[in-house]
This record gives sequence, C-alpha cells and structure tokens, in this order.
Amino acid sequence: MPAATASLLGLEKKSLREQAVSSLRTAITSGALEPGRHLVETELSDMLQISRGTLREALRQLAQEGLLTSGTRGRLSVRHLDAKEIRDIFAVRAALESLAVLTLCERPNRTAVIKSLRSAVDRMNAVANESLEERIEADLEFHRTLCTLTGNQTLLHSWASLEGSIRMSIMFAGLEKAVRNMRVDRHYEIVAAIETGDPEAARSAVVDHMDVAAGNLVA
Amino acid sequence: MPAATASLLGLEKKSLREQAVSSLRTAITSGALEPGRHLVETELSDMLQISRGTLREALRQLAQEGLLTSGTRGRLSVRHLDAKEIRDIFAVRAALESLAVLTLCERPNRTAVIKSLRSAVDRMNAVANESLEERIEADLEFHRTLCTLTGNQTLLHSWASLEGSIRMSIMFAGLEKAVRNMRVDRHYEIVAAIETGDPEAARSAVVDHMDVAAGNLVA
DNA sequence: TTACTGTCAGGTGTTAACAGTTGATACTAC
DNA sequence: GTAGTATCAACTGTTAACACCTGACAGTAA
Repeated sequence: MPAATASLLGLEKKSLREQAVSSLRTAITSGALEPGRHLVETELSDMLQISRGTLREALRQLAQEGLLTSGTRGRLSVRHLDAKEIRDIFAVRAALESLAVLTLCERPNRTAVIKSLRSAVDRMNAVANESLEERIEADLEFHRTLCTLTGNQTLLHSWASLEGSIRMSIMFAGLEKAVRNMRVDRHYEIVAAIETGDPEAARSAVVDHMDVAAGNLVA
Repeated sequence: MPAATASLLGLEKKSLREQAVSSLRTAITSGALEPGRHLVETELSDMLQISRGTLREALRQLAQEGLLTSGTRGRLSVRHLDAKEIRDIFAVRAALESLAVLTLCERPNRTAVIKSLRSAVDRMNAVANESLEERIEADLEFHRTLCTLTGNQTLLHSWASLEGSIRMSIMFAGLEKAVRNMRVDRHYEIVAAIETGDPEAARSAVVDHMDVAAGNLVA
C-alpha cells in the first residue's frame, strides 16, 4: 500500500461501551455526577443515547474500578469518599508505586528508564503554569509511567484500576488542594533515587510523597 | 419478627450474572477452560443457559479481573500465564500484603487481630491432611483475612481482584507444587511478627514468603 | 496462474421489549 | 384513626432478535 494512503488509516472506531465508560468516568471524576448520586439505568441510557444493555456493561466495568457502589437490589450509586478512604487509597497507591521504584532500582541498566522519567517530569515543568487539569494529567502520567516502565503488567493493571479512585480523591478534595502535590522537586527526588539505585531512598521518597499527598488532600 | 422465622431468611437469590461469574471463574481457575482458549459468547450462553446479554456482563467483570484477555475485534480468550507473569503477580501480591501487615503492626490493640489470624492458621492446620483444594482454600483465606482485618476497603478490593490470577498461577503450576507453599510455620511467623508489632520483621516475613511461593510455583 | 469479486457462515455489537420486584400511595373495613 | 390491602409507578433482571463486520471459499475473467 502506497504511503499516500496513510491518511486513510485508523478509522477511530471505539465501541459504544468503551465510549460510555470514558464518558461516565469523566463525569464522575469531574463531579458532574456527584458522590452518592443514584444512577438510574434508563435515565443514563437516554442521556448517552445508547441502549441499557450496552450501558450495563459499562457500569459493571466502572463498579469493578471502584467508582460505583452497589446498594440494594442492584441499584448503583456514585461512590462517596471520606477522609479515611482517601488515606486508604493513597496507602495502596504508595504500596504499588513502592514496588515500581524498587523494581526499577534492581534493573542493571537504567539509562532508558531515567530518560523516560525525566521527560515525564519535564512535561510537568512545562505545564506548571497551565490549567490545573493539565497539571494533574501530567502528574498522573508520571506515576503511571513509573508503573509502565517496570514491565509488570499486573502492577500496571492494579494501578490503573486505582486511577479512577485517585481522580475522585482529587475531585473530592478540590483542585486547589490537589495542586499542592504537583511540586516538581519531589518528583525529581524519586527519579534521582532510582538513578542512584538506592532502593531504600526510592521507597521512602515514594511513601513520603504519598503521605504528604494524602495529607494535603484531606487537610 | 420472631426468632422462629429466622430459618426463612436469606432466600439465596443471586443474579444470573453473579452465578455466571462464579461458574466461569471456577472453570478458568480449575483449568476446565484451558489457558489461551477462545471464548465464544453464543457457545457459553448456551452452556450456561443464559442470554448473551447477561453473559457479556459477566465477561466484562472477569476481563477486569485479569482472567480474560481481549484480542482483536472483541474476541476474548482465557489468559495465559508464563513464569514471568506469575512472578509479577506474586510481586504485586507481596506489595499489597506487606501494606496489610504494616498497617496491622501500627494498630495499638492487636489482640482481636491476632485471635482472628490464629484461628485462620488453625484452620490451615486442621485441613493439613485433607484434599489439596481444601488446603489451598484455607491458605487463601488466611491471606484474605490479613487484608480484611486492616479495614482498608481499597486494599481488600485490590487483593480480591488479584485472587483470580493467584488461583490461575496455582492451577498453571500444578497443585502439587502449590501445596509446598502451605507450610503452617511460615504463616505463624507472620502472625508472630504482627503480635510483636515489629514492622520490618512482618514485612520481610511476607516478602520472603511470597518470593519462596513464586519460586516454588515456577520451578 | 492470478487477481478480483461475490457469497456465506461465524461472530460480536447493539437494541427493544418483556418479566418481576419493590416502595409508595390510595382505599377500605373495623 | 389504624391495620390491612389493592393498585400503580419506577426500576432492574433477562431475553431474543437485528445489524454489522470479518475471514474463508469459490467462481470468474484476463
């Protein structure tokens, strides 16, 4: 196939279910669907212009991610987070990311890893004066990269399952509080510890970072 | 309501979807549906005597748990684990259970916790001469209890999401290998460390246990 | 041959309709 | 009034059918 037809590739077809999952996830983590709100299937399927069957598949996925809680008789509602739950979420997050940095420290040749991490931090720097949303995206991207680089698919999957809850925590606390966790130097610390290959330094950098982050959010 | 009617409670009605999830999970973790096997929706819905819509909801859930992998055009197949993936799963498991024991060590009054853990270990002892399946159940029950006792719902949920993968690892390796990980004394070590309240001892007991466990499985 | 094109079977994506359950409200008998 | 009951609206659980896409295979013309 000639290169001239390259512009025709990639027709961008996602299933309605996937689109619904994205759409609902955004609605929840942005607060458009407020915590505690009861979700009525018929209502949502009307809004999203999809059938209930398709919607229900999307809802199962979000429930599994912990964004929805199931009440009596299959009624779903948007999960409500209190201070303890936010701390709990960040404790699990710290455990997972600790494993990530420990794994990276053990790797013999870390130059490629460091390069990726540095560019993630650079991106955070680049958007430091942009909107809060963009800064949060850059921050999460850094932490997701941490997990991706380990090559441990299970680790990445577990972290990704937590991502929605993390976003809810941020939304719940308010973006102004969350942005206090975007300090670039704290992230450089983590990268530096990995570069040195010092597992204890890396772990404590991560755990401290998460402790502070959770503290900032619930304060 | 008088106590006499107590026997009428709990009519045992689980939705078809939940039953399908259980049934399929068992089929996968027992090897009845062998790794790599292609799942055909119409075939499965016929077997289980449920409609495709209901089945598809169940499949979404299992996919999210990591028991199924999605190929091209929405085709699902049973996840195949190699040695690296098993080690990866147990690394994540170790990270989560480490958090569990650290959390428990920090608790001021641990007598109730120790009591629960001891009875879980006792149960392992009680079934030590029973079938392999029962011993595995008792083992997993101990580790699940570890997570439950922390009161951290997110931790428990993350661990539970991993449970299917853990069972697959055991199945994949063969029950004879898996049973080498059921040594009761190793579990008492963990309980003892928690009772003492020594976080480092508890953590290393867990991490060592998981290292050995993964090693036994892939050997 | 070889390249192109119908055609068909096997699947998944999606939907609309039916069935059953529950909680609230209105109604009746005492 | 109040306990008991019929009725109804609002949902979720479940299903069967339709719509599409894709890969394989056969037919056909150069």
